[in-house]
Amino acid sequence: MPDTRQERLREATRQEIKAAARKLMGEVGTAGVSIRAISRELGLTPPALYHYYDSLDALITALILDAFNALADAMEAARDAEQGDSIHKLMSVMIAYRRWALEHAVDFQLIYGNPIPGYNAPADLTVPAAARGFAIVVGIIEQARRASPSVSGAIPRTVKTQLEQVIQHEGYPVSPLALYNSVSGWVRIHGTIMLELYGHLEPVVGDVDAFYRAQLEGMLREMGLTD
Amino acid sequence: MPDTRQERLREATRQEIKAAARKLMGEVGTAGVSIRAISRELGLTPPALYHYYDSLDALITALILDAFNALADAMEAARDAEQGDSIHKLMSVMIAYRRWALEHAVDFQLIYGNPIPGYNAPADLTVPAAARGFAIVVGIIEQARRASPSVSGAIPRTVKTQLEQVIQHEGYPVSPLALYNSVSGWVRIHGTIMLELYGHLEPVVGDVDAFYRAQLEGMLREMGLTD
DNA sequence: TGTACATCAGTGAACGCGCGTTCACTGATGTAC
DNA sequence: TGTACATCAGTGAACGCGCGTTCACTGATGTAC
Repeated sequence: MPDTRQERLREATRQEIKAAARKLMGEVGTAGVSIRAISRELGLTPPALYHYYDSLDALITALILDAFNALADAMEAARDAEQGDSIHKLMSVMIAYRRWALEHAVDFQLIYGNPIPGYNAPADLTVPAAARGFAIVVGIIEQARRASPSVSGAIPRTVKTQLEQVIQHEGYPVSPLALYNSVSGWVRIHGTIMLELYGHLEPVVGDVDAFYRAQLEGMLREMGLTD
Repeated sequence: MPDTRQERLREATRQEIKAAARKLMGEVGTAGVSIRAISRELGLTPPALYHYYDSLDALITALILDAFNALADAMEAARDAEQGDSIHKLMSVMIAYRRWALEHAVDFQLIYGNPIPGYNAPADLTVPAAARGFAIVVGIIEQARRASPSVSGAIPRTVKTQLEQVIQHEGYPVSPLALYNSVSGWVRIHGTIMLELYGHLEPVVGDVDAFYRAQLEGMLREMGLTD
């Protein structure tokens, strides 16, 4: 990867294009983004963008990968900044997850919302990117599990079998219970954020911050991990 | 509301239009629906549809209201068909909720997924429609609460205040705790379904049915309502 | 330092397309007498 | 039962629009000698 002045300018323009695309998605929805609108935003002609991305689909894929990675970066940063034990780390990571989702609502919709008509995500790229953030949570929960091991944790039999296969297949040194806890926590957090993002939560609970924190505490209690 | 032969034919065509729209959304995404594609599907010319809906937006609104109502109908039917106590009723309703979402994935995306570019939902129509299904759950949980009352149930202070205001404002004879439990349950269920719908869950847990049931049981345990 | 050439960002015109909506119309069906 | 009229579903043409992508091009920047 050459790092000439040219290359850096190219990369800078690529970033500008993505920034314009994100801005547009914010105004008009993830499905409303278009090459022509982006070029208008940047004061370029539409064909100019083809020097930077092969097609609209390629651009969308880049946006998706960026989003997954930025989210995972935010989670890692929260984990590493937290001084406390794994339980505190878990809380911090989950709070960072929500914060990122709210501050980058469009990117979050892009990766976890409705598919864009006519666009097909290349799974070989998006799946590993998506797994990064998830792996961070699993890792922390695994650590917390080791610190306070005893918990019944009834995993449905069929689910446990699958979890074990996933663990083996990924070569991932983690217990089925930690993985199960992670998924269980994820669905809660994800539901809360999704509903909040679309404005369904605030009218009912008011203080969504506090509600979210209570969800996290309930999650920890259910896992048998408590402060 | 006249019920002449003419009126019935008109209504039948309206249903056909909505059915075609749903089919299209399934093929091309909620954001991809168009008057012209629907008319093609039905073997009509595009202007003909304007005899039935004033605009594309009006049609989308009708689809959204239909979806909210169909979901609420499914939940009501599950509640009324269940012979057991309120806890069993709650389980049945939640299972019906997921089943409906999976069987009508597009409608579910339409009401709980990304907004459609250029479309603005008229809140005065959609909010009451959305509330119907939610009220069913709240009602059942309120009943269950009365049957097994003692539970600490720490609701964050600010959230409790807001819940009380909502209850008063709606003139809804329900305890803050029942409402809080409903929202807490909802975010879990919603997260599970959303992730399942977009294919994020099945690869990890395999047997999503069993996973979902386990989530419901965890939810009941957390509420202090157990079989 | 100066010249010849290659690279490549960006332009402008054009393509073929699908879109929502309007308009004046046709022709069948239903209603009033 | 028959005629005159109103209603209204559906048509066909047209509008102005934005879209992704292609192509041949210009002109500035960077490289080799």
